[in-house]
Amino acid sequence: MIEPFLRKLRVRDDVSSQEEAALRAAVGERRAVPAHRPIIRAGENVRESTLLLSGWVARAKDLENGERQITEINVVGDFVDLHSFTLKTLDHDVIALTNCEIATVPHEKLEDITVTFPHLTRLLWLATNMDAAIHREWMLSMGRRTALARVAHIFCELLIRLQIAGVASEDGYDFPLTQLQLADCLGLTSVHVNRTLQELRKRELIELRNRRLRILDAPGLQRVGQFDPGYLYLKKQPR
Amino acid sequence: MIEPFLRKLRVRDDVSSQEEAALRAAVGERRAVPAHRPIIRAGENVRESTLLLSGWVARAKDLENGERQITEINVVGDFVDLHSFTLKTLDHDVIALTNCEIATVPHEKLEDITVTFPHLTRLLWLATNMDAAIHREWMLSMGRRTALARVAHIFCELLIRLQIAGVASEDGYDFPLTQLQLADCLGLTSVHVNRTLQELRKRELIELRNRRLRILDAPGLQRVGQFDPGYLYLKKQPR
DNA sequence: CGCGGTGTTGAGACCTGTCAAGACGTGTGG
DNA sequence: CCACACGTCTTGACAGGTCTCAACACCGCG
Repeated sequence: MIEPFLRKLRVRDDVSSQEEAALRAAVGERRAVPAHRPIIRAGENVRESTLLLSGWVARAKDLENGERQITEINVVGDFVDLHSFTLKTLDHDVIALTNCEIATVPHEKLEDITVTFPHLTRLLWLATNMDAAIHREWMLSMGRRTALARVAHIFCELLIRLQIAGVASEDGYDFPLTQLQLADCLGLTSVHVNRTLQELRKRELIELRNRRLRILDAPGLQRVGQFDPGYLYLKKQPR
Repeated sequence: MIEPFLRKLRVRDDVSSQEEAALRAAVGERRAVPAHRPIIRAGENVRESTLLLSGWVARAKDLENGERQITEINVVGDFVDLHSFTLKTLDHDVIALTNCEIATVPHEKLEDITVTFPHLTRLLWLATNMDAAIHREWMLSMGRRTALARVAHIFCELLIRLQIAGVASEDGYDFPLTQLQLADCLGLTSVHVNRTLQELRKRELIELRNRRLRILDAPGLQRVGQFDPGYLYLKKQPR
């Protein structure tokens, strides 16, 4: 059940068998969540962290006028709210974008880990810091990249993250987001995302239909998206 | 020396005297850094984390074409790179915006803390998670707020953060950033920031001259900036 | 078969960017 | 003390990327 999460950690550092066992022991039962259901609401008390076992989840912030910004996409193997362990309450909603399966870890168990497993604690800390690194890269996109580059960039990011999770092929992956959801990730409107996708298709960089993305020209897409994977921290080293 | 950082923690949770002593013991000597000097370069190996004792610092990401996005402003009492403890290398530069004083904490000492002081570890983890919360709010600004709201919002945020650090008065603070630096925080151009500042002045919300910001109408500024301090986690509770 | 959500297209508006020039202020050197 | 240089702030005219509004097409599903 926690294999995708372990794989994600093990790209960045070794995880001992004791640590692996401690993680396994901390995780609760598998549970289904239907699409569009909020998993966590901004401001509510959170007493457990949620690991995503399948499906796609978003961290969304809403403005009073109804505008929405998605601040991160989570996929299989991501904790959707590991940061709630220290924050105790979230500044954003966590929403299932598709049907999902999740499992939760009570915060007391995480607290036990911080007492007994300092290195594992650092790996969990690392996971939240990697989220922040993704936040920063998205800020760069929204502040300084054109619409075309933003869309190209997020497709490149997700290819790598989904490959690590083990649910992407060499050249593509299932991409279940609507154009409106994608627009909410990128700080654009769905109309403009639509036109931007057409431009990427016209340039023969991608193919996207029936919720399946195929990347036809990965180097080209990376160039257009000014994509450099450094911020994903793909190097294994002691943490 | 670490008082502003302690004050920041103690807004969110209690810090025991042993924990305080452990922190004090971990911090090295005070050192000066001149304005515009990079403190850390993206990609380089980092073996210590830097605590800001005075001055203003930015986390900046650059694009090849020279465009720059500042992803966070750090002020007195902030660690400018506590996340480097687990990341080991940064995805952004850390730049002194003004003359600064800093002190560093070797990563080995932080590692010792994770072994011996689980609760203090969680507080340090919390500090990095609060950075991420600020990242998310800035994303919301860049993705969904107008230029006017963005400028108003950042002024509101900094008022609270500087008050906690103990370097702001009731209604204002020294604001040393140039309009270009501010533009790089907000994903705007300096020309547009200039016009936006004029609009805020015309509406009698702020006064800004000689690097001093006075907030003339805090409720009005918060309204324009759609500012809600929830994301700053100002509530004290066990972490 | 009709419905609701999603994707597509067009025309026009608007916010923000670009380019360029000049004003202002402060520090430096003659 | 003046002259000058440099960074910053300000202003204007214009360009352009993205948004808004609206209509229509498409499609899976009940």
